[in-house]
Amino acid sequence: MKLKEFARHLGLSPTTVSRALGGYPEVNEQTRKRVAEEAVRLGYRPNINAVRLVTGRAGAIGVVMGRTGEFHFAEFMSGMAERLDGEDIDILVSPTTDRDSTDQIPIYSRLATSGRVDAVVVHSPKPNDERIALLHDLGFPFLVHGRSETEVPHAWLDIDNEGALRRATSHLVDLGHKRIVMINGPAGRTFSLHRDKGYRDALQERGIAFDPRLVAHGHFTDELGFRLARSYLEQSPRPTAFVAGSMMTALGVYRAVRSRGLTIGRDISVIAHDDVFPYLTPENMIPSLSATRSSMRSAGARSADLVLQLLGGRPASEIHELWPVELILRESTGPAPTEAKS
Amino acid sequence: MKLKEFARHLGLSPTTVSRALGGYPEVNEQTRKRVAEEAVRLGYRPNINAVRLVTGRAGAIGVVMGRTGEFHFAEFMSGMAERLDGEDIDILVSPTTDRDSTDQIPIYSRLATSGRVDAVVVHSPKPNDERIALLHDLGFPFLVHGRSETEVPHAWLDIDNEGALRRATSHLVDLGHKRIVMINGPAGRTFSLHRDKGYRDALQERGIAFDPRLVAHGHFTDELGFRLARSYLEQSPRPTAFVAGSMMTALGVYRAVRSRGLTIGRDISVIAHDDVFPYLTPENMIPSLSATRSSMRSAGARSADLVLQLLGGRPASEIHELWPVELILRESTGPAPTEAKS
DNA sequence: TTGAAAGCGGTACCAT
DNA sequence: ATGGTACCGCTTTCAA
Repeated sequence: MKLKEFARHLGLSPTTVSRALGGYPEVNEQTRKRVAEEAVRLGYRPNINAVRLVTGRAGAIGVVMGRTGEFHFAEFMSGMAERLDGEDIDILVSPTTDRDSTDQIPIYSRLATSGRVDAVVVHSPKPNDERIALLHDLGFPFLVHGRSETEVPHAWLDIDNEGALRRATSHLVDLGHKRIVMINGPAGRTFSLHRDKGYRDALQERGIAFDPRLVAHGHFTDELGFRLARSYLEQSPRPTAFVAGSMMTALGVYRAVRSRGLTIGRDISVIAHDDVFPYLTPENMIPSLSATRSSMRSAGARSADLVLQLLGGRPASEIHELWPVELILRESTGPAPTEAKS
Repeated sequence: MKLKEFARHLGLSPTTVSRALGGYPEVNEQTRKRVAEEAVRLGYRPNINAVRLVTGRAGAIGVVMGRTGEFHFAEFMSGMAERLDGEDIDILVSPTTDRDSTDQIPIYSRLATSGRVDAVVVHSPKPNDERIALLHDLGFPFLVHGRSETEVPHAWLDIDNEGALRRATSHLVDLGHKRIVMINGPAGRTFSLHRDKGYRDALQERGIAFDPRLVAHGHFTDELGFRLARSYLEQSPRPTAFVAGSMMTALGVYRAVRSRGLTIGRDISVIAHDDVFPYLTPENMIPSLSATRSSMRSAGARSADLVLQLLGGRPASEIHELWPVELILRESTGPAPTEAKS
């Protein structure tokens, strides 16, 4: 059913029908009501592509999904979906097999110029992220999830990774730990750098020398957590505490500790960052896992919200949101053992 | 830059330019080359929404993302993205907060009639799934990931859940296990039913009475695995083996077994279904986890491929793909203990 | 308050 | 091999 046909049914002009459905004020209330009812009854829905062509709006927000099906990503998107439910705005996932943000430039470029989306969300930026520069140059609306150090004004939403790591690390130091390993995210990403900084600052504030060998970078996998923790635990003197970048990493660390016959919360303390997944929770681990926590889903929901504001005309330079991160202490952290023997 | 303008630059008509770019055969090879080069140089790209309007194609495949950010889902989508990379076809994620497939009917209906996508993928169908009936009635192209028992002809891709569970269960029985718990997926989904059947058939073939109390249904979370396993392990006589529906479930089961002071692979055997996640692998667990395996990412990639075929004109009734599932034995399975004492 | 008609930016039919 | 032009289905001036 097309507008013209539908309008004829009603004995009205396409113009009036369009206005009635579009909520324009100049339409008679009676008329509007009748149009709305008939639209439902006859199942008339405007052709979205015609609307898009004429209005220039796409009705979708773009995200780029890399090769790795990051579990964080799904949770974030699910949060976006939650917020966008009922808004008549979709999420467009643009495929790419490229992983590095530099390689993804063409994707973002295409996305921004193709008219398929009204805005995009940029993930895990680097301090000087090419994607941000590109989108800014194109004058295309975007929101960064995470932060960068670029001069380019842009909207962003981030969590306080630095504060999170500072608190986690400080807490461990206060418990007497001196050799604290940090298994961080991929090198080069701003969030990893922020975590590095929080970790180092905490050590420095408490007069503990920073040992670069105790910091490792990599993807958030169970395997990496395991392998790294195993190898750290073989060193002498061995570390007494681990800060893990993700729940998956923590799983690996837990296993490594146990496989060495050590006890978590007594011989080895562990704190991880928890993005709050419905399927894997720190309180259920044994022993329950102390964690810095921030909901990835909420971040997704709020991001969608901010993008909507951006599209509504709010200046990007006004949209900066830094979320605090809680530190939740559970059983995996305890006083440093008086003397660690390997 | 619009077509008209671009054509003027080249001293050609919009028609010829459109044809040259669209790859139509009747264009002079020289002309085509020149057009292609200039398009790149001048950065001309056809307005996608105009193309969509005139061709009636949307250039996107739809998926509906429920409230739960299922980790499986991300992996599946990532596989789709992999296959669609370079195809100029996007994935459109339609938000919904509704979980039940019946509640999702309006979403699918909207998606199918809105012109935003050319086809949709239906996930985790029930034996008699309303979504399939709806899409068929609408004459809208779709692929089912999973199976249903409806009479309605439709394209589908599924893994052999029944065979997987039959083999897993049979193997356990052959090892002498008699009380085998199955922690299955949500009740009512075809895949859960298939797994139930595989489990029951295996028991029956080997003359072991089916005990409905040993089967539980629910979502694939670590917590559920833990809680259920804990409670089963308190029973007397207690089970000697678990079949877990997912890796997350298996994590919970592992913890529960250990928390009871029992040893996996000796006191208790465990087999789980592994969808192959980059961040959590059965071979890294301790003890390494025996598993039925099928890559969710591959399924996503192949699904995208099949949707493309469907859109290319291949009849839906021809597209049926059932993937075998491997059983990979590792250390978590062993002979049943001669006498289980609680 | 309602309607007529000019686009939005392409594609594809029909000529040439 | 190339060009003219009638749509695709809707929104939005401009006029009434």
